[in-house]
Amino acid sequence: MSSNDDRTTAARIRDAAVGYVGEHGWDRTTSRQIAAEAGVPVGLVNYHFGSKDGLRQACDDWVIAQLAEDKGLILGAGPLPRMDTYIDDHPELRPITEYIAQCMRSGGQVAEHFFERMVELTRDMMALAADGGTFRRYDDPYAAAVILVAYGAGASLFGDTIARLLGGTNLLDTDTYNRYVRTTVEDYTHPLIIDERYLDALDTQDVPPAPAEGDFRKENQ
Amino acid sequence: MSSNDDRTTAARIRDAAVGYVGEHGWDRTTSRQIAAEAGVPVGLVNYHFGSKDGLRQACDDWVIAQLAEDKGLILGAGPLPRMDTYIDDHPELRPITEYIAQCMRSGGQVAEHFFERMVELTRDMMALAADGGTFRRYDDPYAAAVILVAYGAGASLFGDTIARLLGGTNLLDTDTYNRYVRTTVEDYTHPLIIDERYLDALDTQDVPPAPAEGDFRKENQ
DNA sequence: CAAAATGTTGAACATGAGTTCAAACGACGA
DNA sequence: TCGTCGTTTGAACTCATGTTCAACATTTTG
Repeated sequence: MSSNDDRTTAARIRDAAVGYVGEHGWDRTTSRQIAAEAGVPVGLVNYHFGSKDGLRQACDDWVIAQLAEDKGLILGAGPLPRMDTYIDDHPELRPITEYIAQCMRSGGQVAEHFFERMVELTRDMMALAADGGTFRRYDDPYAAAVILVAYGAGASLFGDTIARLLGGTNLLDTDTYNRYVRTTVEDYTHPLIIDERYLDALDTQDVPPAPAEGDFRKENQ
Repeated sequence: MSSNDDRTTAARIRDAAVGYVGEHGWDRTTSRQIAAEAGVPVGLVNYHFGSKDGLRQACDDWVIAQLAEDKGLILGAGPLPRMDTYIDDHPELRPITEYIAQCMRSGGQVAEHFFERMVELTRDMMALAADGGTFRRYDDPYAAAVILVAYGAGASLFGDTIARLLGGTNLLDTDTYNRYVRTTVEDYTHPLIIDERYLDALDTQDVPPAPAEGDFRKENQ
């Protein structure tokens, strides 16, 4: 065991797994890579966790426990890249956020759990902001929070692609970031749909065509 | 070889791969599973495509070619579940849309290509809708399209989770779907942020806190 | 201190997956 | 009919991976 490390061997293996999986995802991670990362022989992984699945379960449980413990973490792992400033102040949390990001891609209980926590938090914050007169109050606040979280997850998962199309290499580069935030805030401040009849139609009759991203039928021109 | 199938063997292997990968993803797909799906022995896969990577490249190229060929496909594979009606009318396209969905999770050139095409189409449709007076005209239409596509991708990737949190099992169930569409249209018709100072601040000084999903600092209460 | 329990090591094993290959098959032209 | 070339077949090979295990080391317990 290395000198300055008061973690137990099992904890070091778990941390190594979270870190490596955060970079490559579970499907591309082998027991030997995790063992090497932790500086232990392969056999120890199964001694402490029974199997690779056991290790995954332990990692999932631990990450979920961290989510419950540290309220800031769920913000730091959240969709808006600006939240990385929180992670910058708490670098020890970065592996967890990356692990969560991997889970959001491949699904599973961590993804579900994180999504749900994110929805709760978003709903509460929207309610607060509505109390303060900054946010609008939705007819269905919970559904609004769910959709907002899904949108944010999309922005987060495709952060690199967004940055590239916006002319940068990293969404946190100043120019790229400003362009992104400017449009995002504009998006949430001024309505995309200026023809109220779409919403009215939903309240009166059954589902009409809903104009939204990537699809629009010019019926009312 | 089965009787009524005028596809070449290579085409049948490719189609089998697209179909199987669409269900399970490349990481969880083996050459033997693809061969079994296509009803051919394993050796034929590498005879026709050189390697598993070669097959993947062929699948990617083919899917991208389909995207260029069939304009409706990019709508059918798009984020809004309502678009599945298009796929219902063209069931032969469903495997492609599911293949694309898998690629959106794991990244790669198909994901990038699809995202870009989606942005182009969204930008054009937003321009059309703006001409028709239905959509607002953005200061930065391209960035708006990029962000809208990312949002839509999030809604698409987390469709099952959204449905579950909205009380259903499938986003296309009438009740769940109505709740989803109602909130989505409301989202795009009425602004979330009703305090214009956030947007104003962006236009005058450097980046202020941007209130959005999952994060809000009560500064202006 | 002795013994037992716990932790650690590295090699060996079994399985599964990608790949290779020699032989068989079938269509087509000489 | 024969030979050739492009396919097809199924087995064998190689390597990586998850797992097991017997031996060794360390810590805890009586």
